[in-house]
Amino acid sequence: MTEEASGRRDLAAMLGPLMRSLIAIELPVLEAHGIAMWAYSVLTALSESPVRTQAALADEIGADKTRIIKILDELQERGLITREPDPGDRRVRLLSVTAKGRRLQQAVQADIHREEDRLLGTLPDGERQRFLQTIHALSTSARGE
Amino acid sequence: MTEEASGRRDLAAMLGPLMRSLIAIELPVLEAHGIAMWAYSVLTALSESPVRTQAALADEIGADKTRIIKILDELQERGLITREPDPGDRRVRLLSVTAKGRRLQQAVQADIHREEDRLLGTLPDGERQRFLQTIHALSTSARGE
DNA sequence: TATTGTTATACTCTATAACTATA
DNA sequence: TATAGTTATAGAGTATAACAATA
Repeated sequence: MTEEASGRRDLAAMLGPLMRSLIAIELPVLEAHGIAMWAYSVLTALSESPVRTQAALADEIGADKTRIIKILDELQERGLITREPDPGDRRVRLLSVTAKGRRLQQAVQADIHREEDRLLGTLPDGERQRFLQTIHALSTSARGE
Repeated sequence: MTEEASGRRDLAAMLGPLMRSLIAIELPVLEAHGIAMWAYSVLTALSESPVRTQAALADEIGADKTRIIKILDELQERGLITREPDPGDRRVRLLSVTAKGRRLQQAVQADIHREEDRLLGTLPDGERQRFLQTIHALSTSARGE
C-alpha cells in the first residue's frame, strides 16, 4: 500500500509526473518537426485565433512578453506567422499564422495526439472521454485567476 | 467558439495552466508554513514511506540527486527528517521523516487540499471523484517511463 | 572498479528594469 | 504621460562533470 491515511495525494504531486511524461513524449516529436516547444505553443495559440498584441499572446500561453520576442522573430523569419504593425495604432503588432505555419502545427499536433492516445489507452473506454472533458473544463476555469 | 477543427487540444496545453494555478495556490500556503516547495515534496515522499538512498528519493520526486542535497541539509537541521548512514553500507543514507516533520507535512497538506477543493468545487459532484481517480491512475502509470 | 553522496562549474531559463517608438 | 514592443542585465533554477568516501 503506497497510500496514506491523509486521504488523497496533492493534485500537483499527481499532475507533475504526468506533465513530465507528456513533455518527454512531445520533445522528440517537436524535434523531428524542427520546432521548439514554446514556438509550437505560439503556433497553436495563433492557429486557434489571431491575436492583436504580443503581450496578449504571451499572456495567453502563460509566458512573458519579453520571452516570446525571439520566438516570434524566428517564426516570422521562417514564414510560419505574420507580424504586421496595426495601421490604426502602429505600436501594436497584428499576429496570425500563415498557411505554412498552420500545416506545420497540424502535422505536429497529429503526431502528439497519436502519442498521447497511447498513454490514455490505459484508461477504461468511457473514462477517457470524460477525463478529457473534465481537464478542459478545469483548465479553462483555471485561466480566470 | 474557441475550439478548432483539429478535434481536441493538447493535453500538455490544458494541464499547463492547471499546474500554474495549483502552484499559485500552493505557494502562499507553503510560505505561511515556512517551507519551500521542493522541501515539501521531499517531506511528502518520506511521509509515504522511508527511502534507502538519496538518489532513490530524488528519482521519486522527479528531481536530481545533486539538487536535493541542500534541501535535505535544511530539513535535517530543522529536525524534520532523519538522515543516517546505513550501518550495512556506509555509503548510503537512510532517510525518514520525524514526528515533527510529519506533523508539518500534514498541516500543510490539509491547507493545500482545502484550497484545491475550492478549485474542484466547480465540477459536478460525481465527476470530481472520478477525476481524482483517473489522475491518480494516469500519474502512477506515467511514472513507469 | 563501481557506487553513493558531495561539490564546483557552466548553462539555460526567467524576471526586472531600462530604452524606443508611437500615441 | 502612457502604452507596445524591444533590449540588456541580473538572478534563479538546473544539468554536467569532477571529486571523496566506501564497497
